[in-house]
Amino acid sequence: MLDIKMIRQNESDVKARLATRGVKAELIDQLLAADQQRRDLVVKSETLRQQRNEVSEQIAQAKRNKKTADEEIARMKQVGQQIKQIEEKLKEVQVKVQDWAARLPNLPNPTIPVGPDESYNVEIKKIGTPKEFTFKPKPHWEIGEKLGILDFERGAKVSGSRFLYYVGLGAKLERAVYNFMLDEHEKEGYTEILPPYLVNAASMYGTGQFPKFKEDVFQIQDQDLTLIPTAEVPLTNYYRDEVIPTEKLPVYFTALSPSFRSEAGSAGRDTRGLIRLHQFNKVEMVKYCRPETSYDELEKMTINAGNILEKLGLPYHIITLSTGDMGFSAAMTHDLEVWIPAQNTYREISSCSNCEDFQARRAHIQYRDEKGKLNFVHTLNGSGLAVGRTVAAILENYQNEDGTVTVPEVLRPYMHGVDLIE
RNA sequence: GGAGAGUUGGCAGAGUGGUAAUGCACCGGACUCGAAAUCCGGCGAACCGAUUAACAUCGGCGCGCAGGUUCAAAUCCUGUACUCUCCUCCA
Repeated sequence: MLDIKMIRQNESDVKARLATRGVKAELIDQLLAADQQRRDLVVKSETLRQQRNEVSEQIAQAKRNKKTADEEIARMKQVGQQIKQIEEKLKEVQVKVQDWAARLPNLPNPTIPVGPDESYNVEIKKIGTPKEFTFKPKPHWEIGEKLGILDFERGAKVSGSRFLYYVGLGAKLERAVYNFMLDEHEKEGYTEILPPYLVNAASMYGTGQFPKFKEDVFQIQDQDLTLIPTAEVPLTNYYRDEVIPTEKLPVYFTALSPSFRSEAGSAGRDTRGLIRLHQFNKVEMVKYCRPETSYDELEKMTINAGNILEKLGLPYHIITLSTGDMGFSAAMTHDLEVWIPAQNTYREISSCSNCEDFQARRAHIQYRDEKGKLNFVHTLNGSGLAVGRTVAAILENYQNEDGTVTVPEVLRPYMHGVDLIE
């Protein structure tokens, strides 16, 4: 959520920067007009309330002195009606202002590339070289099905498309991967969390999924519960409506959780394999920090995610998302994309974002500065990493011509010494 | 799922219709070489608005949340969330 006062005071700058994210200037105009209307109504109602408070005091006095105050009471009855009318209108306007403001995305950091879509993203670093195969590399779903470790057919039977079973060494590989990730993050100072997987609407609002992106998630019917689309939601809402003791900052959290996404609007894309599922495991990183350190923290987080890929021996590159490709709450996002041989391209496996105070303002997450003044923290989140996609990358990058898959060195301890899936 | 109790400032804790006691903590001052103790004064979150360059001042709001009754609600009514205890159920 952007600060309305800030928008008011920096109208043209806000318009220009949000325009790079596809927000029309008229929307801002509408918002500010409604806000002006709101403030006018506030003045009106508060003036009347003040009057009522004063007269009520007189009435109380009169009663104490056993005098009548019928005339005042009658007058205040009138005033009460007026207040009621004005405040009904005020409430309407307030809801409108709130709703519009809640649908504005974060201001992009001025240094990121400006452009309408992903073609404007900029590669900032490339690590590892894609392996030259002496044979035609197979897609991971073929490898997995042949080895009997991924079962998409039964996933479809039991649940539907975009669901699967991991079987035997497949399940073990998945578990090895996320245990490895959690251990690595713990070494970097992240506290391991096991969060709830169902959250209420206030939490979804806090991180920015609601109100705008309700169609992307699974909600429980007739209950205020939503299956988390990412552990970012429970991790970032952990401190919702709280003041974090300053000495605790920065806070580093990591968690493994399933992520549930409806994938509405992605029909026909990545219909096979582990790339796009309704349920997938992800190890998430979340940070809360002081505003002045958030960009350093973003760099560190991106490195933390990258280190996992490096240790797994998977080639990847880091890109900075353009204004048009960035998520709603982010001010700056670095994506890590891993090499997928069968597609001969890099695919997103992590997304690390600095949301600055955008989520903190929505979720009321604060700290006290040196002067004791309350201030919003900055929040960051990043995948470290998407587990299913990591498994896909391992299967493809470590496949052998005979259909077996070599287990990356660092995972062998987690696989009870298994070094080859056959 | 059933029954009961609770939710008030950073903490503790009064207040059952007249506009939030008190204590601790905190801030300032006095005393002191300094500190403690003591005394005096101040301060009760956050939020919104008006005026302001800002500090500040004034006002609104504010007793878990949302409604209602009333000239006036922490207090009465309705709904609801959460916490605790007991029962039931269950892993």
